[in-house]
Amino acid sequence: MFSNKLFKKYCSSEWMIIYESNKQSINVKAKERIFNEGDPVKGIYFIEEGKVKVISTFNEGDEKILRIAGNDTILGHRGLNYKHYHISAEALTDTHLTFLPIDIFVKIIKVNPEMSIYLINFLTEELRKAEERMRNLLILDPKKRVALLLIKLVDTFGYSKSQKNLLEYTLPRTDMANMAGTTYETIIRVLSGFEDMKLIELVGKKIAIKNERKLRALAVDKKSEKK
Amino acid sequence: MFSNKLFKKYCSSEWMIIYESNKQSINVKAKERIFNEGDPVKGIYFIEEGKVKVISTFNEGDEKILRIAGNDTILGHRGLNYKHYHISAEALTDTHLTFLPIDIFVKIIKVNPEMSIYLINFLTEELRKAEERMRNLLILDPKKRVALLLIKLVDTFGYSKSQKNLLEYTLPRTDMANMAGTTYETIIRVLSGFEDMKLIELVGKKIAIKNERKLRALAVDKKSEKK
DNA sequence: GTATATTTATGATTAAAATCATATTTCTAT
DNA sequence: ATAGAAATATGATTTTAATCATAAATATAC
Repeated sequence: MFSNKLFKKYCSSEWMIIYESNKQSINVKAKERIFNEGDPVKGIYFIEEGKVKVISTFNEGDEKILRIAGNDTILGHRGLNYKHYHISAEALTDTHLTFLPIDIFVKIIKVNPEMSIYLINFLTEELRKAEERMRNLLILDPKKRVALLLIKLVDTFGYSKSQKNLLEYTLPRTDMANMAGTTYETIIRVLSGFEDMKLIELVGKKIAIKNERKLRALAVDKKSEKK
Repeated sequence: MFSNKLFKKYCSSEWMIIYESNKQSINVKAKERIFNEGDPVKGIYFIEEGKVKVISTFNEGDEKILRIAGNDTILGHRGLNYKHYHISAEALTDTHLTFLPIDIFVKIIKVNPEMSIYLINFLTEELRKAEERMRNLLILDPKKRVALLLIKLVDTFGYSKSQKNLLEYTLPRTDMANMAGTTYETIIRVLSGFEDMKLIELVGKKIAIKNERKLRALAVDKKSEKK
């Protein structure tokens, strides 16, 4: 269990007790909301098992996926700065979370320097990833963004145990479009193009990766970057 | 002086002395590099006065501007996590910085919880801004991205003292294209379109904002967002 | 002060992806 | 099991911005 290990590692034992007595175990089913943009911040969430999409609503019903958070990551850390969440979090798979009230968490990081260093490192790494993605949106054309997204899905969800090369979890085409900053028609066309190139195979709605190496190479191909 | 105030506010007095005896004052001229991607991390920089562009190099000579950092912000905080900088920093204007060796800074945040909370808040806010920009790149078309960039230049640099409505600092068209994720030709066309719409006025290379309100409205216009 | 380089500007053409239209498949609820 | 809804797929058309070409204005170097 991630948060247990984390607090055990970076907190003094008396604070570990405080953590233990204040934490809550939360289970959400796939597609359930964990919290919504605008909700008052109650606390911080640790993803013990599962995948969560972090979304930003900008128009009634219209949402953009900012990132996918997986095992052993922190959710709702914006609550450290704000009274209300700026983003929503929705489970992609059945997810097990540990919840800790924000005031308890703030107290803990205030008196456990190692814990605050951990958090600083986590935030720094998130910032690096956000900037990397920003840079990719700036320089890559839709085809490459889709290739990169597929690679990201491999890295995040891995392959199915039952079927070799089949993505353990395939995002709906609309979500893929959302993340790649394009339309679902373009996603469909690019995917079928990749199938023609023998990079992937479309198995109904699911996607099997036939040539991960070539797909990766396509995504980061230096020679043909958007100007 | 930003870093002075910061350390005075959040550090105990004995650590304030350590800060005082380790800090270095650095002045760079416009267009000078502060550090380069790949350089070994030496320390953290506090911008006391000036504007700095943070860039990511991805191909020989080809760079993307990730953000513009202004007064009272921190630069090189990635050094907390990494041995080498992931980004480069270049002064846009003559800039005065305070430098602090990374090991000193790490020691300070480890024993001054208020300082680490400050840093956590700073990083959280940076993350929010990065995600906001990511979202804007995803949903806005080039015209709106340019409008938003102009607004950003107003907010970052303000107006000239000498000439009403004239941007204190105008980025070259190529830099604007870079930040808006488009080409310099498109920037030029969009700008001259904005001029026709009486939103701005082109004064040689410089830009005067004629109607900030309308420009702002155009950038965030909900009705016509990219799908 | 003049030549050269750089930046800004504009037009013509091309390429790419968005949009619109519609069909097919898959999922869901009853 | 079937109807209706949702998701996937594909073709035709339009729109948009990138690309290519060249000119004009500024800046810089000698």
